[in-house]
This record gives sequence, C-alpha cells and structure tokens, in this order.
Amino acid sequence: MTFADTTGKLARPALSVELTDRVRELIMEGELKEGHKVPERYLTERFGVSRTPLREAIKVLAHEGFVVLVPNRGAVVAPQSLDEIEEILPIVGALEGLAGELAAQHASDADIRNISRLTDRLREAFEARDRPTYFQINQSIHAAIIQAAGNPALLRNHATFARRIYRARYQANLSESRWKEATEEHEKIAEALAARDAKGLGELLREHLSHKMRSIRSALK
Amino acid sequence: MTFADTTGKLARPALSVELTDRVRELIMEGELKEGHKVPERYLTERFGVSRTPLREAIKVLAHEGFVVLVPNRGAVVAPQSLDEIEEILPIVGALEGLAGELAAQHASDADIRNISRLTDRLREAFEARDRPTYFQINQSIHAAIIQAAGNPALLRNHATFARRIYRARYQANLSESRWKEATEEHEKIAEALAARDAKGLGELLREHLSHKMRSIRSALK
DNA sequence: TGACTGAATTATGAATTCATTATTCATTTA
DNA sequence: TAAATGAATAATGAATTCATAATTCAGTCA
Repeated sequence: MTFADTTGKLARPALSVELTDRVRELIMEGELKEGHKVPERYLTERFGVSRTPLREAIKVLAHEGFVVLVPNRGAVVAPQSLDEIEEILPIVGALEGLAGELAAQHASDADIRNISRLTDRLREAFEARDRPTYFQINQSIHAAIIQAAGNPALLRNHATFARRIYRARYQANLSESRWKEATEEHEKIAEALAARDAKGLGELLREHLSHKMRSIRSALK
Repeated sequence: MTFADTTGKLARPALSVELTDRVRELIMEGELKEGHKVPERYLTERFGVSRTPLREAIKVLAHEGFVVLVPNRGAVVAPQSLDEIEEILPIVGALEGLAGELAAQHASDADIRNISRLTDRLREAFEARDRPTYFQINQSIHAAIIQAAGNPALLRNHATFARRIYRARYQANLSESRWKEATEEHEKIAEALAARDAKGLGELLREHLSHKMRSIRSALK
C-alpha cells in the first residue's frame, strides 16, 4: 500500500492547514496587528470553523514565529521590531547564499535565462525609478534563485522567514544611492549565475542581503 | 498590562508543547520508526492525555518535517533517506556558517576560551580514538558556536534541522582519514574564532559541514 | 476620587462526542 | 483458489462540552 496520489484532488487538505495560511495572511497584511491578541472567537466565526482546527493552526504559527503563545492567555501577534528584523534577515541571507551556491550548480539554462531577463527588467525599472515594479521584479528574482536551487526544504524554510520580514524587505524605502548599488549587485548576481560560479554567487547573495540589512537599519533609525 | 514573567515558573507550558518534545524524542530515538504511522491511540494512552493536544503536537512536528500528514490517514514518520540528508545538511551548514560569522563578532572571551578548551579535548578524544567522547564533544562545540552567535531565531531553527539529521551526523562511522581531517578543521575553527575572523570562520564552518556531507554520502552508498 | 475586593463573565486548555472516511474481514462469485 | 463485494470495525477530522484560569466590573472602604 502506498500513499501516492495520482489525482492530487480527491482528498482536500485538512482545515488546520488551510487556516494556517489564512491566518498568516491576516497577520502579514496587518489586519491582525502586532502585539494584539489573536481573537479566537472572531476568527472561528469569520472562517466558519470550530476552535479545534484554528488552535492547531495557531500552534504552527507560533512555531513559525508569527505569534507567541502565552500560557492561559492564548496567542499574541509577534511584534515586528527592528530587533526581530536584525535576527531574521541574516538568516534569510544565509539561506539565499546557500540557494545561490546550489542554483549555480543545478539551475537549468532556462532558469538562468529567466533570471537574466528579470535582471534586465530590474535595471529598466530602476532607470524609470518605478519602485513598485522594481520591488516586484526584485522579489521574483530572489524567488527564482531559491526555486532554481532545487531543495524543497530550503524553499519552505526560506519562505517562512522571508514572510516574516516581507514588509520590511519590500516596503522599506531605499535611498537613491543604495538603489543604484542594489541594481548593480543584481547584475553581478546574474553574471555569477550565468558563469555557474557557485562560491561567488553565494558570497554575492550573502553580501546583498547584508547590505539590505544595513539599508533597513538606517531607514528605521 | 504586560506579559513579563518574573518568576518564570507559575504557569506551566501547554500540554501540546510538552508533547511536541516527547513525540519528537520518540522519533529521534527510533521508537517510532520511519515510514510507519504515528499511533495516536497508543500515544494518548502512553502519555495519559487526550487526542486534542497530541494532534496539535503532530501538526507542529509536520511543520518541522518529522512527520508527513496524509489527509484522512493521519501522520506518517518521515523517512530518513539519503535524499533527506542531502537536503537538510547543506541548510545546517549555511546556518552554522552564519552562526560562525555572528559568533566571531559577538562571542564573549569566555565563550571563546570554552570552545578552545573543548577543541583541545576533541583532539585528545581523537588521539585516543574514543568515538563516543569525540561525538559528544563535537556536538558541544557546534552547540556552543550557535549559542555564541546570540541569535535566538537562528538557534531555534538550527536545532530543528540539526535534530532531523542527528543520527546521520553523529552516528555515521567516519573513516580514519576523515576523522583526522575533521579534527584539524576544528582546530582551524577555534583559531578563526579566537582571531575573531568572521568571514573566515563562516567559510570554515560551511566547508566543514560540506565535508561532513561528503563523508556521510560515501558511508551510506 | 481612587485603590481594593470579590462575584460574574469570558477565554483558554483539554477531554469528549460525533460524523465521515479508511481499513479489515468474512462472504460471494468467477 | 483468487478476486470482488460489502458489512463491521477502527481511525480520523472537526465540533462540542467541560473544568479551570484570567479578566471585567460593581461595590466597598480609605
């Protein structure tokens, strides 16, 4: 007997899994505000479920770091302090650095072309000073590199951490000079990938994220 | 109103948190065998709890990757294939590399002396060809470096991944030549830390783990 | 007024119950 | 005999119930 699911559709996922994603979105979108309690009753009514699967979801979100459990007082949305970001962003950097090394080894030529093309568009968005487009392409590039690494556990773990600093990473205003520098770093990243320079790409990505950290730090202070 | 807990003892942690640790131990010790179902009924009776907190624990373990949820068929202990290890160990390497960089910056002088002393004892255990002691000290050194990094999120995340490959990492027999090499690497690691060479230490740790991966791969093939 | 007390209310943590889905196993049929 | 059927059994997912802890709030007293 095997669990292989050739249809992929007959059994729908457990409610708690669905709820984990939905509640996480509420936190990321800021509807559930940091420092506030997670309103169990409201959420069960909103999603039309009982407390059991919701509480399972909250346990998982606590493990991801989105909420903090307080014994006998439920869960509180974890605050997004600068300290939090200083903790998380270096981890994202280490993971993206590894992703770069793996991507340099495992990426398909199509992956590389795709990232190269995205990098060209990133440059165009910078030249046009089009921030929303820039951020969106930037995000696509980082996602594509993680994807190209071909390591599912890395992909999942990165996603968890990246989501926690999503706003800081993509909504922090960056200075003109840092913006230019970041664009140039992305071009070097695309080159290292095309050259399949694993070590170099890993190093470039770690530095890129480290610069990003510096930029956020100065913006928030 | 604040949640500060000056006593740290009055409220005991939720059952589900306790159960997460207990069940994880059962998996790590091999009592719950990979590929087998997680026996809900047996575990509730063994621990004297109801299914509710146990199932919350299982959800968290699924998120950690120790078990896999199968809709309407409960949870299965995740297999420890070579593929799994090939996925996880590089992530541990990236995290330890970061830990090294941070430790080089933030470690106290006492931390450094402690790790240096442990490294001396590691050398002695190698000279005596005392594998159990070597493995135990080895583990202490890696744990001390992560600790010294002073990043709680990194500590937690590393622990989760490290536990998943615990057996492979510390019980895989290593060859005489690799053993010698690993011991020497540890001495370089201690030196780089003493010199507070962040980049160098990060690089050394990433390489150390990468060699470990190679050693496990050849042992399991 | 303003801090304190304690009953009423509410929320939480956990056990239990219930509906649904999977599994087992005896029986039938080719 | 071997495969197929379907009733009986067991396990799962989710809702509900229950005991306990926290919070609120009216009343008391300085």
